[in-house]
Amino acid sequence: MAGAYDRCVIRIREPHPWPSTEPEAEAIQEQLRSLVRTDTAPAEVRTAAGLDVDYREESDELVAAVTVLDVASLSVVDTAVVTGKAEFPYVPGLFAFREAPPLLRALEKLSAAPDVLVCDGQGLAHPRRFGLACHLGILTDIPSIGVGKTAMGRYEPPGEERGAWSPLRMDDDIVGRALRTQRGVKPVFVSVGHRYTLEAACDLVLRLAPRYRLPETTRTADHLARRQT
DNA sequence: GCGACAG
DNA sequence: ATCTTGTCGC
Repeated sequence: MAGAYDRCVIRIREPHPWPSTEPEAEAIQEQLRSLVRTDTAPAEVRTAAGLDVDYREESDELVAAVTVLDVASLSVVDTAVVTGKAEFPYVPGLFAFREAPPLLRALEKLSAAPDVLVCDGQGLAHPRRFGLACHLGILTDIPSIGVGKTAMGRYEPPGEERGAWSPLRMDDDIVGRALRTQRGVKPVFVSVGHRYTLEAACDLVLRLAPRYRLPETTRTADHLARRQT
């Protein structure tokens, strides 16, 4: 997937070959992690993109879908779908090397860059602090956050009410939050990807999830990928 | 050695 | 991710 870099919506760094082995992939994560910025969030977030990949049959056929939502109305204003084949196995910690290439190809098809990427997975809540959301944020230079359905770190259950949260920890770091988006449902796991703050990320997720556990960005992207043939 | 391990 | 029944709630 060497071409992934020159297909980005916005390219910011020197291209390098896509890895074919796990040690190579880990080295790339270690190298890129220093570029992540978590000190500021966008002043205004008008549009938010949801990204999801759906897998087909037993093969490595996949469908990558991106939906862009108007944050105020939560209506879908743009979509992109791409089909392809997985070029990297699923390895916990190396998720981005499997899903980023088709997602970048889908992002390229959007008519305009969204204000934030809401990724289906982790950002800094990652063994090397460089999950999918960080990776996509760095490659596109678009602010990004990660919203995972399961945790990679340790956490105490947050309060039962919507908006309650507790720190998500890995080793000795606070890497994200377990955030309750609806009363009586399992929390989601929010972490920063790039050019965002944890506080603003949780704020955005709550705005995107007024009714269901998962943000509308994730839900619409998931539905779009799933309804493709 | 054993369990854990985003999607 | 996916395999899967019934069940609860809107």
